[in-house]
Amino acid sequence: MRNSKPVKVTSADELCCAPITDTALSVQEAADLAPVLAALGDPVRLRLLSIVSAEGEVCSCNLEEPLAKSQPTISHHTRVLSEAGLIVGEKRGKWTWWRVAPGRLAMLRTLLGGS
Amino acid sequence: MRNSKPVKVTSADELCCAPITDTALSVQEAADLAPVLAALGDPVRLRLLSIVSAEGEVCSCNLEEPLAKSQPTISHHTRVLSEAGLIVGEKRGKWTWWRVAPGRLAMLRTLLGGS
DNA sequence: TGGTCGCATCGACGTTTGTCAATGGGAGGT
DNA sequence: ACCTCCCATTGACAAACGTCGATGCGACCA
Repeated sequence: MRNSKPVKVTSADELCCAPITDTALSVQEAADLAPVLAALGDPVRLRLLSIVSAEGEVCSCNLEEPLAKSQPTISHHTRVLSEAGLIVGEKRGKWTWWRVAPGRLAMLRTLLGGS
Repeated sequence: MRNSKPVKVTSADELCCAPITDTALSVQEAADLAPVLAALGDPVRLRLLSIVSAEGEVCSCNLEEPLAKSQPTISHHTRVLSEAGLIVGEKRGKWTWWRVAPGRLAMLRTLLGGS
């Protein structure tokens, strides 16, 4: 897949994870984490992720309609989400299938502290 | 406080909360939630929140130094975070004290699904 | 009353972002 | 070989964003 390539994606757990309730984030940690949360800070991407998440596995061609955006725009958003390590794409035959990346959302939950 | 005023802040629990793992978000829900996550999508604000969160209560004047930003910039970021319902400010005497808003982070954790 | 201090607001700036039409490139089918 | 389909990339443009100097406003103190 030509898409996400420079993805030095700092695998799921490579990113810090001490809840922000406990200790303040370092400049480096914040710089690493912000893009992940920023990726979730767009309504289209939020819905895209929720569709993939609820559906389990979704083809790009099945996203264009529910999101009501052009094909390049969909491609742009899947790229942002995959570079944030939130979804992973697999090219099978003619279609690209997207799934939620394991661990990443859990990492965010831990970051947000609480129980 | 002159700050957060148009805060139709959709109180902590007013926002949807079905985990995205379960069902896809509606356009409305995504539009409501995205700004909250976008508020976390900036490294300065992430550190600001983590400082307030770890410290318990912080005066604006004590943020300027660790964040290494100008006073107007700090004011801008506290405003964004408070309009997102993530922190609340109380003006006591000459200073404004910031605390994490109860419930909001928990709501996000629920949204991100999982256990 | 006048002065100082903390913070919000304004105005301006360069940068980033979301969007789409147009184009390209690879995989399948005929 | 050709054509079709899916998707990535490019280029362009308006809107939104992060930043800071300058200014304003209210609260405290002398």
